[in-house]
Amino acid sequence: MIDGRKARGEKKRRAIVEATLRVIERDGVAGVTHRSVAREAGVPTTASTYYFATLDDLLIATLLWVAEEVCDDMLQIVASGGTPREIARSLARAVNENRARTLAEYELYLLAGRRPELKAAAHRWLDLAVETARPADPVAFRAFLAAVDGLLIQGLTADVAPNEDDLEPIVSFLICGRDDSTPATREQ
Amino acid sequence: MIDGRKARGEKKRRAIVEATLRVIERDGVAGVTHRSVAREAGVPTTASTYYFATLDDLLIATLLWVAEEVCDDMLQIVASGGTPREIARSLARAVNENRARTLAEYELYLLAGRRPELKAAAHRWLDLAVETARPADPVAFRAFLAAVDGLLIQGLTADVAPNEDDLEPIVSFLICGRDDSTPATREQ
DNA sequence: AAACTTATGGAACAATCGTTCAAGTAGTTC
DNA sequence: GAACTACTTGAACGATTGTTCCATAAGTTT
Repeated sequence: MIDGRKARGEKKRRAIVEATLRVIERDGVAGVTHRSVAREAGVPTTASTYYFATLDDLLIATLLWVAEEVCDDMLQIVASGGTPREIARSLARAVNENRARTLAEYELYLLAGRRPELKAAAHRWLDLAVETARPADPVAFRAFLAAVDGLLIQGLTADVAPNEDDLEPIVSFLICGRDDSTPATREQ
Repeated sequence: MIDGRKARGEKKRRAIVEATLRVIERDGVAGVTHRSVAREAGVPTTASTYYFATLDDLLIATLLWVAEEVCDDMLQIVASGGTPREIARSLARAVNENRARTLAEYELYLLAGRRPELKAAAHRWLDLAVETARPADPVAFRAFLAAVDGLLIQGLTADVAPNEDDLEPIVSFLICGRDDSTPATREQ
């Protein structure tokens, strides 16, 4: 029979990872300690050390989980049409309503820069995007994917975060080629 | 007369900031402590606390300094022609020879996401780029600038970092429009 | 040379950290 | 129910941390 203890253990492990993400959203990766995470999860400190032998293991597990979620989100955007407007809306949400979450994602993203074993997970969404979109022009698509990262990171550090309307023309340009936005005003 | 003490003080202050950047390159922002920085700079710990009342001040000073350097580098690339090939070469250098430095820059970059007072410095290179390039198509230029950030961050976390030849077609597409690379093979 | 400002650096503080340990509970297998 | 395994948790360890303090040195001004 299935060991009910292990099942509950997995649940707790997952709860600790989710608490870690909340801590990163609030205080950044720098704020992650066994104690702060355990407090956030409402478990004793030793619960964190039991499931994650080292602090690094905890951060790694969090990155792996977040990377999966990013992939899911990405696929959902593609599934919902993938029009420039849809994409611009998602990006705008990422740097406004979901700002803290996106910031956390990028802090974890950079972690992969220093741990080779995390690179595959961090880049999974890129591979998945290529697989799913099957772009006619791979070069243009790579440029688009790069711009997505850039728009997000620049949006996070902007004085005022861009909204859907700010982003739409740029996304549109990247997908449809030449800038055909603002059709109301004529070239002067 | 000029106070020679203050002059030497400024020099030491600068040396500590430079040491901080080296620590970040080696161990990440997480590795920055008054002690580690002082050790790197070859000064007593209290020298770091004397010039920077708090650790945060030290990181802020480091970001401000790095941001200036990024602007200088960017202007130099523009000045050296700003052709797709030149730009691709600079990007390739950033994720290969200068990998550690670029990683450090992005860790500091993200810091601005949590400190509003740093946003202006972090975005200065963007404003400067627009000022300098005076692009005919601002939307396309914004897309290009976003892609630069994305290419770098993706290059830093890639399994094997892209080289000049990998990046050139993408940069070319972003600047010249439609993909006109690989002219040797015909569309099948 | 006296009065001042600035820089220097060793010692020490309380706080927090990662991690270990050991004793205990509860669920599973036989 | 005995043996085994998985989880739980408080207490504690040594190490490191940011920061303060203070006595001193060195440079500047008057």
